[in-house]
Amino acid sequence: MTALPTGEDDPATPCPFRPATEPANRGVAVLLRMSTLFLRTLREDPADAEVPSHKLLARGGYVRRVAPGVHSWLPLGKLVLENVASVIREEMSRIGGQEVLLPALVSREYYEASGRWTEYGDSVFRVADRKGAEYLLGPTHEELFTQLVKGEYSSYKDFPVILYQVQEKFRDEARPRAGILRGREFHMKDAYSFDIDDEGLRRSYELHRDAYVRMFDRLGLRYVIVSAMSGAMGGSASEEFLAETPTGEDTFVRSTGSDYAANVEAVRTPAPPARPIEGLPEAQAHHTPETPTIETLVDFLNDAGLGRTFTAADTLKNVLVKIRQPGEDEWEIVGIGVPGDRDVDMKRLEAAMEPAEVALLEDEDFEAHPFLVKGYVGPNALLRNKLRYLADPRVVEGTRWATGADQADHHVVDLVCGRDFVPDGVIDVADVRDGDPSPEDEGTLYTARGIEIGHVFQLGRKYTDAFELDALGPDGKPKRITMGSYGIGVSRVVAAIVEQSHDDKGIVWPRVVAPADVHVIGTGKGDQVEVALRVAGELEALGIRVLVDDRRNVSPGVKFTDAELLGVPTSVIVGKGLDQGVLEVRDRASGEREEIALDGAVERVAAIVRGD
RNA sequence: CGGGGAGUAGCGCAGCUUGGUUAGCGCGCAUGCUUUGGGAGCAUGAGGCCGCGGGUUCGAAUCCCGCCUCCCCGACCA
Repeated sequence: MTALPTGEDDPATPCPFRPATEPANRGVAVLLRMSTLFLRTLREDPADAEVPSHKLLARGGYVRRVAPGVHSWLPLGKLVLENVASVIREEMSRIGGQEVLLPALVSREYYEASGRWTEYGDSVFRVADRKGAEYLLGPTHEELFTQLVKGEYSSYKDFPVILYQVQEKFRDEARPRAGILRGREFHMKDAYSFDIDDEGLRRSYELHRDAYVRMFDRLGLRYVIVSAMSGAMGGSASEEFLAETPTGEDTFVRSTGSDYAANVEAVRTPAPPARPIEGLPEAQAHHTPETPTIETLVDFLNDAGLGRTFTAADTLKNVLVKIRQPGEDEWEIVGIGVPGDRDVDMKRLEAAMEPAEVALLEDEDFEAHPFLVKGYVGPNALLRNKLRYLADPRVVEGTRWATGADQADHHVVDLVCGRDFVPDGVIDVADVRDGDPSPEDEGTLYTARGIEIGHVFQLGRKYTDAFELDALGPDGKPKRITMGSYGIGVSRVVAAIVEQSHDDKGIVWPRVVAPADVHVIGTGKGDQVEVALRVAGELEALGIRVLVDDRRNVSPGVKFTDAELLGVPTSVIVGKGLDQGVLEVRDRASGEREEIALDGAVERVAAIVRGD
């Protein structure tokens, strides 16, 4: 007698109200049968796939591309996606988050009120209804959440509150790529905290940060937490969770000496100690014809017989930029001094100047300021002409530099900081290199790559100001609410897991997110498939999620290869050993094999699934 | 938006330089027989707007012009 493969009438089937910490599809009592599953695996990589997650998710029949940056999730993919979302939901519940679902289609007025209708620019999808009224497809939902809370809550006693949703988000990315990793439509968990004061916001932020740590730990991801600069969302404290993978789009730095990790934008260069000025030679200007670049200057100085050797690091490169504060028309010219062996990192510069706009000087700017001699700019031309001059942290008192003498074809050597010039301030925007000293320990920095999978963010009052979200305090006076926002790219997490957990044969799912706990394979010319279905049904009855390969006329090699590609953590093979009453259990991650007796096999497999 | 590549069957590709029968190969799919522990064999078969539009020519997947789309590398983001 073969057990009912669906387990539908089996009283042992767990009830659908699953306990926390279980994958979403545990106990749903739907046996996944390969013979009928809507699944087609591909033998070859899709031509447009570049990164492992894209190749494997496509080949494994988890997703299919529909349009650039737009994908469909097929049955197995949907299960994985839901399992990831399920872990996230559980941890959100644990910190008191309440799930809601807001529309993705949002009318223009909300984003006008916050200023993001224009701020977001081209990266948001805009649509119009038949009457011409404008909408956008939500890229994130600070506006609607703020408005939602404003409509319901009005007393300090109502706060704090944490609301979140798991929803498709839309961004018209300039360049979608890497399959699921960076789509134009993607699944995101976005959470928002509302607090009565800064102290509350800090607490809510910590709650989310801790929840994220638990989520990503449970999801089996290797990740780092780096401090991030606030982007278009405006605000202060902010950290990013980056899943470490060579294919990641975000560069960050790590230290050889500790767990220190930071965004390139956030790296702080340690300043060397100041040195005594006494005894240093006088600054001397030299005629240095045709030396507009650092390289030509260094070569010239070394051939000039000055009695010492210069390197690019002994020169001071002065880069001129102009910045414009938001809402202003006027540009301010600012000089930035960095050691000549380094360039100004535009990303770091933009982050440092935020929210001001930054641009390099154009020819007409030089024409408008004749004292700026292109290629020969020194600190003093700027300082004398009341332009701000900001210097790299390495430019400390007592350091001496070869730099521009503010007239064509002339440089000055031994220009001493603190004696011959005093910068208006410090700016840390030079490029960061492998081997630079770590700011927090004895080690040196090196760059690594990661995928941003989560972001926690103390937003502050940008949106509550825009929508005038107040609560009446105990003193009867209105108090402006302060917000945090916390995102996780749910679909991106799926891809990040694959990036971190695969081999040359296919995906290796962590059990929490796997589409099934056990892949039962029936192969052979006898009644292996029948037995496989029976074993699968019995496992299912124990609440174990099973994928069973009950396809007939499919050779064993195909089934094994598919199983490895699909990546279910444990396989049970009902094959040639069946005549001797023996099944084989394989571990996808380690490749270990174990023979077990058919008698008691279900219990043994169940024990393995539960962690021995 | 700047730079590079590609559009031919569901998927992966050849054919194009040098125009010429019915556009081909592998995988997949269908039917039958055989096969069943590592992507099976044989046989038969279905499946094409050769990206779109125009042009040259007796004749265009192939040559010319225009357009569209997609992918990859750089500036933005979960």
